[in-house]
Amino acid sequence: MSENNDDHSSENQSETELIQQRLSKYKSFTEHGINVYPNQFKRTHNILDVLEMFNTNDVPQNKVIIAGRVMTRRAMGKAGFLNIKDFSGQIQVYSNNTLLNENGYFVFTELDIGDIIGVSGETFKTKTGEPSIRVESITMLSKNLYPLPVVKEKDGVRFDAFADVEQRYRRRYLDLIVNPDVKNTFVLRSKIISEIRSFLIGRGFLEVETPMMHSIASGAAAKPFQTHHNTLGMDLFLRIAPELHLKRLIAGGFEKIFELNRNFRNEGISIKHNPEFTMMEIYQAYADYSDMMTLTEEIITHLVKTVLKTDTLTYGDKTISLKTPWEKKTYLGVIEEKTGLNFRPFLNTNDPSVEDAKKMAQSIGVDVKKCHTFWEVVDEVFSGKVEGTLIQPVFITDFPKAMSPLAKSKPEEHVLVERFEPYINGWEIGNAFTELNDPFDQKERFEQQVAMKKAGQAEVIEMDEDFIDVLRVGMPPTGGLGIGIDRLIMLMTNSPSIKDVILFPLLKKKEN
RNA sequence: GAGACGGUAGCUCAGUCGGUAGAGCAAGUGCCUUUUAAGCACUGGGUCGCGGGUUCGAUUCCCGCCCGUCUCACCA
Repeated sequence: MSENNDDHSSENQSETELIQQRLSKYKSFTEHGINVYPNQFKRTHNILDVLEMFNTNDVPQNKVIIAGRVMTRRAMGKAGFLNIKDFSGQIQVYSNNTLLNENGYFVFTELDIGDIIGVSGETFKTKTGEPSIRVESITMLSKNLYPLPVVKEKDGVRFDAFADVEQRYRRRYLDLIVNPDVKNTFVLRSKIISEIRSFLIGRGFLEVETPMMHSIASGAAAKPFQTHHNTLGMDLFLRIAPELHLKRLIAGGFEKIFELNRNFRNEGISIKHNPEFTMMEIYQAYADYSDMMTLTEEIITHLVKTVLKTDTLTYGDKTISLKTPWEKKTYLGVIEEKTGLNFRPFLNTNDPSVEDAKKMAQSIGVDVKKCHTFWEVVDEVFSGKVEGTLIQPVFITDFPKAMSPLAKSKPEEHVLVERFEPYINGWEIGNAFTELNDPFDQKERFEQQVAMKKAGQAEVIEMDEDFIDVLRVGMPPTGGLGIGIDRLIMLMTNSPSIKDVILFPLLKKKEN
């Protein structure tokens, strides 16, 4: 598409017939002195405005100027109908050879589906009662050279949908033009995110931005993407979590902050995982995990109420009630409830035996071949047998300390921490704790992580010495909460795959 | 990373028990001035994902590869 050739109508001999035809139309417009890529076009209304005129007046006769993409054409002799779509909606327009001047009529007859045009005319209703515009002038705004997938619809049934999933993701712009549900999902996504921001800002939280590039990839247990800064000669990682930087800000005197932005994890892609995903983390000084629990309920019920106008979610064939208060169950308690396995007696054992845990897990058919530590086995039981059953909202609380290196111990039971994860629809949609602010304890926990890595555990939370220094300076008692925004949006938009809520999900580069 | 399934016209799909392919929509031409999946008639459009092998002949059978979907693994 970038030859030094002024004759764009013959750019590429190998183009298909359809594209050749469009190019020759482009040429013929140009020969008629029509600029098909003008700089400017002023609308008086968007299409929804025009449609609303028909609500207040049965047959309005208003002069309007609208613009949009031609979605369908129905030509009859020297007259015809088009459907034009802008962001707000779609409307039918009518014209003929007497309404239009010579150039206008030429454009009208030569138009293609996919062209972007501006039209002006008067609103009216056709014989069949369809709100329409009688067009007196047409302006070409952008010529469609690569044909759109054509989707037609009758009585709510869609014909020849643009359904190839791979093409939909690779060419999302076509997906958005042609599949209205896709556009709606991303409009909802935007509303959800802006509602989260205004909710938190209304509660006195400050939105902050911390680095995406870290010299130590810590704050979570995950594989990072690596990159390199040339002038500094320094390897860097894309962040896997903003946690440790946000706590630095709490130590610095910020008391209510949040960050809503991307994390990057160099791991498998699945229906629930994209390598870059949107995470929100909230930190509040002088609060603890029970405050975060209340906040979680408030945020999510508020979102569902304001954006979806309901307190009940439908996901696939499941119905989820968000009525508060949500249930609370302890981690080990819910494991026992769902599997009959009681791991509590091991809490007070200094070095519980992996083999004991494996025997228990295997007794209920959990595959634990890859587990290296006692608590990995327990977590395998949880994720294999418990998670998927947590459909209605529930807070899973009081995780074992060994699994939670950044959370503060419970004062009355040091082997457990003040931590919870909210589950909805069988998905972990967040993670929260009373933040560990004791530098001695934090250092030990990091060291345990390092030891676990040596023992063979694949992913641990990396040691960050500088963060220990932060805690030595002193961080107030703090509650922290993370919410996985993509999964929340999947839930709220009834989307089966994370790719349906990310505009441009990561796909392999297509060679040919 | 493993398995199952898929990739045929711009889109949605059919088909070829091995003899280089069809439909609808879209496109082109003609007719048609209130249609709406507009209609009628005619026409064009395909390296059947890519590369090998078997065969007189492969889009079809075999092998490898690429891309995707799903499941599993990984990912608290």
